[in-house]
Amino acid sequence: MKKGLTKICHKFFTNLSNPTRLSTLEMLMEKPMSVNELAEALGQEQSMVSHNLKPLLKCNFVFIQKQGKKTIYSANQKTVGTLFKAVEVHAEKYCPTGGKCLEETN
Amino acid sequence: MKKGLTKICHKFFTNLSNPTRLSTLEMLMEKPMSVNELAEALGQEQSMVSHNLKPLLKCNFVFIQKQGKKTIYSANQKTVGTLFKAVEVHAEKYCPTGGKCLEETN
DNA sequence: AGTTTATATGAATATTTATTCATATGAAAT
DNA sequence: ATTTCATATGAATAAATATTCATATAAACT
Repeated sequence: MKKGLTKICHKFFTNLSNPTRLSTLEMLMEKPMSVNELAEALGQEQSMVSHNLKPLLKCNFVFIQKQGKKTIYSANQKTVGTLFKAVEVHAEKYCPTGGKCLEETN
Repeated sequence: MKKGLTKICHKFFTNLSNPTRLSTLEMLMEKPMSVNELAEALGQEQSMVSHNLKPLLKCNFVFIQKQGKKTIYSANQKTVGTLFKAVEVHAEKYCPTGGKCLEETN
């Protein structure tokens, strides 16, 4: 690993270690959406979605595009796709129980 | 993304969203090490290293192998390598300042 | 069996991160 | 220029995670 990347990795993964942000990315991988559309689709408050979009945007996991008064967010397909795929591959081999191994106890 | 993977992703990335664990993985990508060797290399207390190795082991980011009274930890080269590479590729394009964009302010 | 060495664990505290609610900003429509 | 709609922000509180220190376990050596 290239030196100095640890710090970036940390921000990077911290960014992804949140259910709201993960669901947001999952949604945006399907199609671009406005903040309110996301809030509705996720069943979350608009302010919470906004708060969570901010770090995703900062790390370029998502992009924005203004459309009148709306702000349309879209996913960075390449990066997010690669990461989700990596998890999928790992999970297939190491989490055959679908994550039961990760349960609270033990 | 396959459904049900969100939960796994969460555990997965949460696991990686910690500087001690990232440094640990970085070390172990170089070569297998015992807990005390890691503790020394990282300049951290043994108990802290142990605490942090636990979740890494649980998610199979690292493997163990007993050698007498030592426990040798090694990295899951494939998974960890893929992930670090993904960050590297993303960072090269989107973090040309080496992460300055991720600084506290703004 | 008792001692040493290596690692793991528990529980308390400290730190970080998320969530909520109230409100600000700012663009478009009237 | 005022109102409405869409989003962002700040600050307080709540919740999750990390860190430390003391101690337990357990294998190997005497």
